[in-house]
Amino acid sequence: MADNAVRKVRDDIENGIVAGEFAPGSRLDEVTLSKRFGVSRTPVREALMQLSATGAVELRPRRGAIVVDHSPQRVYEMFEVMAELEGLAGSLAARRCTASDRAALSAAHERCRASAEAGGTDAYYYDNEEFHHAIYAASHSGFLAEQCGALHRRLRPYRRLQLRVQNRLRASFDEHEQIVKAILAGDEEAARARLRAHVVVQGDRFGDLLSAFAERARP
Amino acid sequence: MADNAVRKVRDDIENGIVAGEFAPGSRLDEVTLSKRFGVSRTPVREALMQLSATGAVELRPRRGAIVVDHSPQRVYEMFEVMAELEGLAGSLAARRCTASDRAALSAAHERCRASAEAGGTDAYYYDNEEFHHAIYAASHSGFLAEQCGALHRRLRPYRRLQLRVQNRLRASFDEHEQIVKAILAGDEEAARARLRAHVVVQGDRFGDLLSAFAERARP
DNA sequence: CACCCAGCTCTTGTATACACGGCTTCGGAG
DNA sequence: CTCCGAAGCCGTGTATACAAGAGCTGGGTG
Repeated sequence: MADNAVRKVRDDIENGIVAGEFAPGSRLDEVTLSKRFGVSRTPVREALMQLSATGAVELRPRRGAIVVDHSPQRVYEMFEVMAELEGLAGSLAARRCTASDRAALSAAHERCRASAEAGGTDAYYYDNEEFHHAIYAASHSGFLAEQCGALHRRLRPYRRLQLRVQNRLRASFDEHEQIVKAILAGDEEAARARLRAHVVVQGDRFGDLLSAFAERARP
Repeated sequence: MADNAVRKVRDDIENGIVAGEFAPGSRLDEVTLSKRFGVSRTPVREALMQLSATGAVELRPRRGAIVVDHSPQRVYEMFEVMAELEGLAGSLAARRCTASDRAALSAAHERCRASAEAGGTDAYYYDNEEFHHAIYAASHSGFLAEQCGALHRRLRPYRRLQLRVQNRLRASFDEHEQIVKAILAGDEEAARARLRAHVVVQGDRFGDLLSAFAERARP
C-alpha cells in the first residue's frame, strides 16, 4: 500500500540495501526492523513483501527475508533486458511522438546538456532519468512505460555507480544527442538501435560495471 | 509467502478474476473475502498485495482493491512488450543453446505437434507453455527468463481465449516450426523476428483479440 | 571423540483488537 | 427543491497476541 508507514519502511530498507548497510545475503529480521523503525511487524512484513515483488529481497517461507545478491552477471542480464525495452520505447516514440512529446524530450535533453557542462554527476543523473522517462511517455504505451520505469528504478543504484566513471557522463550525453535526433526524425530503427546501444553494458562499460562492484564491496 | 493460506487465497482470487466471477472494476472487500475463504484478514491482505504486484488488481490507499480493467489497448501493449522480450530470448537462445537445450526444445515442439494433431486446445495450450519456457531457459539469462515467465503468466487468460479461434492452433504450430528451425540453425535474427511475429498481436489476430473480449463480456 | 536425537528458543504465519480516514446519509438552510 | 455540511458508519491501516515450524544447543550413545 502506498500508505505512509509501509512506504516509509520500504524506502528506508531499500536505501539501506543500496547504501550497503544491509549486505547482500544478510537476513532481515522482522522484529529487529520493526523496533528500529518504531512500527509494528505488520507494516514491516508488507514492506518486505513489496521489496520481494520488486526483486530487492528474497522471501523464503518460514525462513525470513534475505537481501538478494545481485551478481555482476545478473546485473548485466538486467541491463540487457532494459536495453531491449528501451529500444522498443524509442522505436515507438519515433513513430508516435506528438508535438508536446517532442518539446518535452528536447527540454529534458537541454537540461541534461546544462548539467553535463556544469559537470555535476548528481544533477546529470537526475536529468538523465527525466530524459528517459520522456522517451517512455512518448512511446504512448502505458504498459511499456510502467515496465521501463520499474526496471529503471531497480537498476538505479548501478547506473549511479557507472556514471562516476571518467568521461562516461560526456559519452552518455553524446549518445542522447543521437537518440534525440533519431526520434525527432521519426527513424524508428535508428532510435531503437541507438537506445539499445546506450543502455546495454558492453565493451569498456562491462569493465566499469565490475570495478563499480569492487568499489561497492569496500566499506 | 509462498505459504499455504495466502497462496491459496491468491490463487482463488486470481481464478475468480479470470473466470469472471470478480468483474473488472469491482471492489474486493477484505472482510468479505476473508469470510468467504474462512481465513483472517491478514492473509487476504497479503494475497491482495501480491496480486497488486503482478498487476491483477489495483490497490488505492484507504480505498481498497479493485480488479483492474484490462482494456484491449492495454492487452495489446502487453503483447507488444512480450513479443520484444521473447524475441530477445529467441535471439539469445539461438546463440547460446546447448545440446540439452536443443533436445528440450525439440521435445517440447514434438509434444506440441502431437497435441495439435489431436486437436485439443487445452492440451496444446499446456504444451505451448512448455515450449516457450524451453526457449526462456535456452536463453541462459535468468533474469530474462523470470520476466518472460511473469508476463507469460499474466497474459495466460488472453492467450487461452485466442487459441479458440479457428485455425489459430495450426498457425501457431507452423510458426513454432520456423522458430525451432531458426534457433537450431543458430540464426539469431531470424529467431528474433519469428518469435516477435509469433507473439505480437497484429493483422487478423487483433480482430480475434477484440472478439475474445466481446465473448468474455457475456455471462 | 563424533554423531544423532530431543527439547527449547526464536522467528515467522495467522488471528483478533484497536484507531483513523473516507464515504454516505440525513438534516438544515438558502 | 437543491445544495452544503456534519455526524455516523464502514472499511482499511496498524498493533498486539497466539500458534506452529525451523534451527540450535546440549546431552547421551555408539
